Amino acid sequence: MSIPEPTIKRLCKILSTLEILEQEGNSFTSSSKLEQISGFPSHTIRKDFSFLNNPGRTGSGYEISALKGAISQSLGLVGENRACVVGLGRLGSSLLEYPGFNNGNFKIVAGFDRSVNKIEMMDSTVELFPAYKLEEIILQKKIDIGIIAVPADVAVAVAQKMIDAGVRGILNFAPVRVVAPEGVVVQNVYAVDYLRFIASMINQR
Amino acid sequence: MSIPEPTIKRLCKILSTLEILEQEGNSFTSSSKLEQISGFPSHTIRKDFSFLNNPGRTGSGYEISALKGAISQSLGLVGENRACVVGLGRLGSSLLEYPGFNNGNFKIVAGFDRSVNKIEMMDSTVELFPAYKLEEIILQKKIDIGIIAVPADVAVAVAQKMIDAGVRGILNFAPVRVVAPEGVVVQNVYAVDYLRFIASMINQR
DNA sequence: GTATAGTTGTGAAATATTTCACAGGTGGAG
DNA sequence: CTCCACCTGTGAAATATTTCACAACTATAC
Repeated sequence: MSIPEPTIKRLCKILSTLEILEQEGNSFTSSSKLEQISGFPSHTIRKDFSFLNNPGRTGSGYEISALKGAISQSLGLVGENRACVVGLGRLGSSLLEYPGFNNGNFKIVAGFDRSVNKIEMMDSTVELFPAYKLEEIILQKKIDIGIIAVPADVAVAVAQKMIDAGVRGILNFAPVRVVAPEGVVVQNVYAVDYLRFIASMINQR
Repeated sequence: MSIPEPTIKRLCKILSTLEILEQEGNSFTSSSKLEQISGFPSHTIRKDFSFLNNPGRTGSGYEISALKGAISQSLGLVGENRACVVGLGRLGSSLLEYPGFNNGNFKIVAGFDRSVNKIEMMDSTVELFPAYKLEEIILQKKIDIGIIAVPADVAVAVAQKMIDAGVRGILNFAPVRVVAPEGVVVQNVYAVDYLRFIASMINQR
């Protein structure tokens, strides 16, 4: 039985929440506590967890580390997903060193920028390359996921190169809608969309 | 009749798409063209538009500027929504000058940072303030929406100050889940969540 | 004028998702 | 042991959303 998409999205967010809870020193939690923190109703959370392999204990709640494992496993978040960041401006360079990626089974294995000068000047733990090597390095390093942080006018071209080189997912921060063929998963994260959603919820209801 | 939430989210994205189309010189479009660009099925798009005030013309499609107007109006995206950015690191400073906000009825009217030094050194068209003035300026400038771009450990405190000062919406980029009381709309944008979603779609299906 | 290819708008049907309600389990206090 | 407060898991019911199908319209070409 496949997991519904809304459930997948919630589970991804709950996973982050669990990491925070764990860092704060908790080792158990419950659907009602998760409701308080995440905002999702507790019965929805329990229903979501019913797609996992019975991770909780009736009466006493969920052991956080077991729950994390169950979610990760059901979502296929295992092994190491290799990603790269293209465009090392302010946004891109902050993504390069984003600490949260490491927990989540992701590893940034390469950064790219058009400017050779910038690459040479930047100090990073991630290996950096000039943009023209994008396809070569994606193949060589077996990169699955491309993160786009370039200006709007080149984002589509970058996406196409990523697709040609065989990435299976794209996370796009450029203010352009990237559309990909069947088999490549795209998420466009455009700040204005979120602001509009917020404003419409504020103004309408 | 209130507009379903999935429809609102799609309309927000379609609005950005329309802006791009218009910039490219188009003045008409159709649900099937929008399907190609946005990825949403054309019948879903038409159904979504049925919540608007008959914006299209049978047989010939939609006039982009009229459609934009109809969407903006139905979503309550009118007037000028005033926002501020807190935290002027790499992410925050790039948001300050994000060109897309101006189109979308948003205006960044203030930036805040803990470091007085940074504020004095930074060159920006937006007025900058030290963080301790947050509540004062939100009240004074009648700011509706707060954008959080601070490190994780102070994000919750910043959110609380925003809420106390009366913002009605929060867009949070810090890797912490901000939860707000009824009446305040929050969107948490956490890159790892999107990567996880992408990875689970890749690995599972 | 006629044919053609394209288009919208929308009820109704089909699906998907959320909510409800509750049986049954747990752990601690007295 | 008994009570109580709290918990999970889940089938069934209630809602919400998407998809379908098609009548009706438009523009263009010939």
